[in-house]
Amino acid sequence: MRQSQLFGKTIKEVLKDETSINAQLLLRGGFVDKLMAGVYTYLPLGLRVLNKIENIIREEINEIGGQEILMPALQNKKDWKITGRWEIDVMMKVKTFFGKEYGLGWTHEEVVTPLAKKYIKSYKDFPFSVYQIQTKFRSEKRAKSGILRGREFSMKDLYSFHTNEEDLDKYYDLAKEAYFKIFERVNIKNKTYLTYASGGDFSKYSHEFQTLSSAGEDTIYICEKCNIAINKEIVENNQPECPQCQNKNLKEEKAIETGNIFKLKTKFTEAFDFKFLDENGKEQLALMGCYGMGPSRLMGTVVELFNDQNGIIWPKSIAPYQVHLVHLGNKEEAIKEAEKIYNALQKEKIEVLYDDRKESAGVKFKDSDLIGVPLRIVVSEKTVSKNSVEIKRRNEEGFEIVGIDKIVGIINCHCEETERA
RNA sequence: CGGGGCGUGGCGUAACGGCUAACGCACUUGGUUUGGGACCAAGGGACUCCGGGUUCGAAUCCCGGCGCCCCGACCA
Repeated sequence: MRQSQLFGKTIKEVLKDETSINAQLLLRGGFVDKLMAGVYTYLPLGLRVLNKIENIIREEINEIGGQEILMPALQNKKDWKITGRWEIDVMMKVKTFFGKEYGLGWTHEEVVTPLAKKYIKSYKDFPFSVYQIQTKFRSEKRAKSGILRGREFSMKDLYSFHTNEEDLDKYYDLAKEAYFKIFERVNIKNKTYLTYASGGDFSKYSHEFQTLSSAGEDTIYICEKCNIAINKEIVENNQPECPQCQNKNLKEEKAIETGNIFKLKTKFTEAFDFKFLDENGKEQLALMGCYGMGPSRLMGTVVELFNDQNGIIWPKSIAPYQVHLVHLGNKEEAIKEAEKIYNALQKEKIEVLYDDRKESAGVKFKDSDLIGVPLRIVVSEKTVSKNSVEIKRRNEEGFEIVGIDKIVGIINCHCEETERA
């Protein structure tokens, strides 16, 4: 992609109204645009990141047998009345000119449960799980922290269905593992803790995945022995205690909830009377689990975690581009060489953002740091005279001078590291 | 939803109740530059958030609304 053609612009000034790091850097870098509080447009750069995160999630959820579907965002009042959740305040409601009311989905149990009931009649069809990556709407009383808590946001929700509790438990653990694989791939695993949280009214605990960050809204207590945490919301009489080993010496931290998993059991299958016939021809209620994760929140979390004074430092796995090719100066020779390299990289299917703008070196470097692509290749009169380029990693100081013929090899090597990571 | 702060070109700001609302960045044109947010020159771009009021006169004062940010409450 030629940067001269890229839709979106970087902003030099610090934005007065945004205090959160992710909002500041994503807006300034031209990744997102704010339409109103908690509602964002994803510009080309930001959408590339979001898509990459979503694809990582897809791959890992597919791996545990989840089948991707897409349910409507616009939902009928009837089903929400059945579960008694029509009146919950996070529900956004829309009304037509003729007075008919609809809900905008903030979760999809009210759609997926009747859907499953319609197609599944026999124990032979179990277990199964379906998921979607879709836009959710929540009437947050206060949207905040950039894309970390929006009123409209991207969400992956997976729902699993089972004939018995053991099977649900097994899948629940599988989902847990899949979640950690996802965190590993977006580079936040070492800061993410499985956290015991409120189970609502139908089970003792649920589990959240909490990623340490001062931008987080949750307070958790970490047990370093068990490598798990407990959410402050379920701490009784001010005395946090590890739910696994009863250790009372826990570390208090702020964290962002980057995922949650719930054993819904029969809460919704009962409401919608979703029964199947077992081996003995007897009707039984199906059991359910649900597993949520917000790609857009994940994106915000990564920005909160990986940045410096100059901008974002994207992990390779979700960077909008792998290479930022920058040419400096206005000498014909350097431009020609940069164009040649750009074409070569494209031929190799390397994701490259090419800063072909007629801007000063300072502007280009500043923008490059702000956007935060992992590898920067500088082509200038200076490098061309030595038949080389300068390669700098965004997450390291210093750079290396590399012969032009070696570029593709180095980048391919760099990209492979991503796949291993 | 309670408390606080703030609304002036795209962004950041300025302007005593008083001339045609000023400046920097960004943008357009021409020229000079080109290794860390260059320079010169000439331009375009604003119903000062909206509505009402006070006043000879309102960006400025008053009332109401809306919006944005922060704190809190809330958060399947």
